[in-house]
Amino acid sequence: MIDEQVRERVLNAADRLYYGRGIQSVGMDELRRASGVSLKGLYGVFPSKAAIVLEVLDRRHAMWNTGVTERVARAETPRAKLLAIYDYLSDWFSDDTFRGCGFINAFAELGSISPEVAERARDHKSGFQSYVARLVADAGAHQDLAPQLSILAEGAQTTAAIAGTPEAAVHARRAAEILIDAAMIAGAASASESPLAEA
Amino acid sequence: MIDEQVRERVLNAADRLYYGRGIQSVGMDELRRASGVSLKGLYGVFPSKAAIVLEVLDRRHAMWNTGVTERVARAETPRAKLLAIYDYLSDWFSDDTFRGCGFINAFAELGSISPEVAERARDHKSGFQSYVARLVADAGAHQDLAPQLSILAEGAQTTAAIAGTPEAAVHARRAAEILIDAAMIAGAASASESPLAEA
DNA sequence: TTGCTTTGAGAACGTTCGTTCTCTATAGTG
DNA sequence: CACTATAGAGAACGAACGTTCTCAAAGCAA
Repeated sequence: MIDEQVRERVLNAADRLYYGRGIQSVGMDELRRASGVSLKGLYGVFPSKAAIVLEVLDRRHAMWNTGVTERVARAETPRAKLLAIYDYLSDWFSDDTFRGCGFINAFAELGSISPEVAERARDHKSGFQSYVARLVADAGAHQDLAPQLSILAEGAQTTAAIAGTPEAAVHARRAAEILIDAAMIAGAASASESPLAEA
Repeated sequence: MIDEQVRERVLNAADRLYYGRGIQSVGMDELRRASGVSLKGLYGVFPSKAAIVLEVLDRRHAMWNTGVTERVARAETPRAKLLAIYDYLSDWFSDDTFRGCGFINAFAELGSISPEVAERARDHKSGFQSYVARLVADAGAHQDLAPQLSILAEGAQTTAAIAGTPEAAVHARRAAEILIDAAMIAGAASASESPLAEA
């Protein structure tokens, strides 16, 4: 079997198992069974379980990015683009394999004993926050809106994960609408005020 | 040593270690060292590590409840009581032992393999949501506000934990102010409308 | 003192983990 | 056909885990 195929199979199985049951709860033997790749083949392509974990996180990061940006791209107005984030979350929460944000989970499990995992989680979250900040800037809203919307998305994920129900996404969306409207007014006000103040 | 003292020592050490480094990462031998209670004494008072974990979670739940209700009680207006939640979070995030919500962490680590841990996390979160809903009702605001404020608090916790900085609390607070103001108007409107509709 | 009970330190047990090694079967090459 | 290289299955290894056991020390009653 080609190395690329092996990598794909292993990472797919690892993502499913680690996300579904936790990283420390899934041993290499189970990963072997689930991926159909022998232990030897497995260690021929990855140097260690830790390396697999990091690659799984990197793939998840890329998946999340493409998923959310595609959904946002389908919306037309800047306001709709911001709200599209919560529609994406809503769909995700309704998937019956949903078990919260993989990065929050990995951070909770390993963040304090694996600097690499902690770094992946930080990068993932700060990347999302920057993305939201860009959308907020495009909408011409006050920049305070960006962390507020990020926090709402974050909270919706853990709330939905622990409750086991998807309705947190619609609550977050409704809150986002209110915050966006408030920040559009504030953003428009400060955008028209500050040039005048300088003039 | 009296059993009650042993319990106290063990649970204090266990809470600190499990919260700081994760549950699965802390073995019974380390708990023995940190608590100063021998393995025999430890197993004389607790039947298993799993039982210690559950008691730690129960204590943390009680601590959180008293902490937040005390802080809320010190605020005077219904609106200030709602915002006091985020002041409490702000102080907590600034504590340098802060490492996110212990229930989210425990859920991420063990939720899918320990139904008892999952149940504790669910109960903890739904208890908080009910509490917020009561405060919202006292404020006469629209009930949609309750899940919105809960989600903000939730998101602030994970955001602060992963970023390692406390400013998520003030962002959440500012968002909460906006949502509260919007829901007070809506709540007042529906409170004055629905009796009229029925009359 | 003597004898009995309790205690703590840590060895021991059985299991599981991540990782490596062995052995066998197979496939490809001459 | 023989020979070699490869790859899979699973045993083996050393470490760590949760839990129990051993044994010696210490306290206490008589």
